[in-house]
Amino acid sequence: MGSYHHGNLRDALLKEAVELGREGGPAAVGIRELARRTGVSPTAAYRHFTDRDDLLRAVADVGIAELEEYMLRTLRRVRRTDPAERARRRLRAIGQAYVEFALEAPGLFAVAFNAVTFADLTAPYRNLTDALDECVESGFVDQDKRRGAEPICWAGVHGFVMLHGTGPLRGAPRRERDADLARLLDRIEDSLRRT
Amino acid sequence: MGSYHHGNLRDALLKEAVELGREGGPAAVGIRELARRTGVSPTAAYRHFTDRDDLLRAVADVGIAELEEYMLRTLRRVRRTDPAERARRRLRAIGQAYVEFALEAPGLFAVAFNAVTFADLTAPYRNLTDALDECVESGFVDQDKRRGAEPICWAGVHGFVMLHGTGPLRGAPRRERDADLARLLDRIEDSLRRT
DNA sequence: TGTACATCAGTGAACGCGCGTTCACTGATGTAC
DNA sequence: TGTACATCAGTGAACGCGCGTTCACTGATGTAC
Repeated sequence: MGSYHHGNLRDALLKEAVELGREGGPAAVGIRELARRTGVSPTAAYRHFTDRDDLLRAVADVGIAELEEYMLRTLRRVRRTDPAERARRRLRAIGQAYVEFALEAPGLFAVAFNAVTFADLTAPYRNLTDALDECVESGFVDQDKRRGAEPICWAGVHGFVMLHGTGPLRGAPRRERDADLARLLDRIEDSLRRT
Repeated sequence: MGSYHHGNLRDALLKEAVELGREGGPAAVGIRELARRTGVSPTAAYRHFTDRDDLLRAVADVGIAELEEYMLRTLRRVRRTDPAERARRRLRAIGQAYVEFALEAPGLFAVAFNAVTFADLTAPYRNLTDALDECVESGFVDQDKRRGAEPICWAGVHGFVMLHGTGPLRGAPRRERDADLARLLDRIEDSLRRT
């Protein structure tokens, strides 16, 4: 019998906590507000999470999983063409997915990014590494420029997210933002391209 | 007589608030803690700042001014050579300065970045624009790639700061971080370079 | 099948904390005549 | 030069708020015999 009082309270709490994070970022994820929303006493939450930090970590894990899922979905949409072109498109898809996810779910993204260590990002990071490898193998990307390329690509898209998400470029119209992103991805490709 | 009780309390408060921001970012900048540190009642602060937000804005302004100052100092160190090389070095200096400042004073940088709108960044942004123009004029940067180059450069260095500052790459040894930054600036140059 | 008991997931009240902000006030300074 | 008065920059107490966390408890469920 998996059910008692609320049924799976842990699941209900986590789901609601993710919603809180989505709405207001890390600061909005609190035990008391969570309990209120779930219709349960604050103490009840302590049966399922050791403290607020534990809760934040759990929300962050959900965020990372969702990002990974979104990346894979985007990656799957890349059509088969010649290897170099396919590699290029896959690299681009990853950047695009990262930015789109972060801008669609800024709060959740912020929770994930704040709570996280490098080790927690193995899955999404792996996508990037694989894509870059594919770019080299197919001859699209220069061997020499491959070294240390991950943090560079990452920095580019992450910075974009910061500037356009809650940062100083947050006011920019959607059209401009999209054009900006397209140019950013163009330049990233240029920077790695074999000449 | 510029002095009364504490002398220029506003200056003393602002100075201390900047210190608070430096130590703990936006969350650490609070009226009560500020008053405590300055040795004055919380109410006194309200004679000089309308509310906490006003205080944060003032701290942010100091942060921006310091960043600008640091950029100009770095820019001044660029030696005279042929125009294209000089332009390249100046562009690079700006990126380097941005990152160094942000990593040396992460709290203050965070306050500035959070409180700020695009209009407040006119001065530092102008440095970037000028440097890019110089790069085009001297033939180092491609005309076509000049369009929309500012947000791209900015995104790159800003993302770098986020990843290495409080983000998932925060643990990286200094050496690696420096090498990463050098590579990032290399790739930014490559991405804009006339081919 | 029935019963005693352990366990487990909740409740409700209370703790202490620090925060931003407001209030009525005081006492030093500057100013008009 | 002296004096009445306005102003100005402080004080200290209090407000209400929401937070994380702990405590002793209760009542439903699962389990051993």
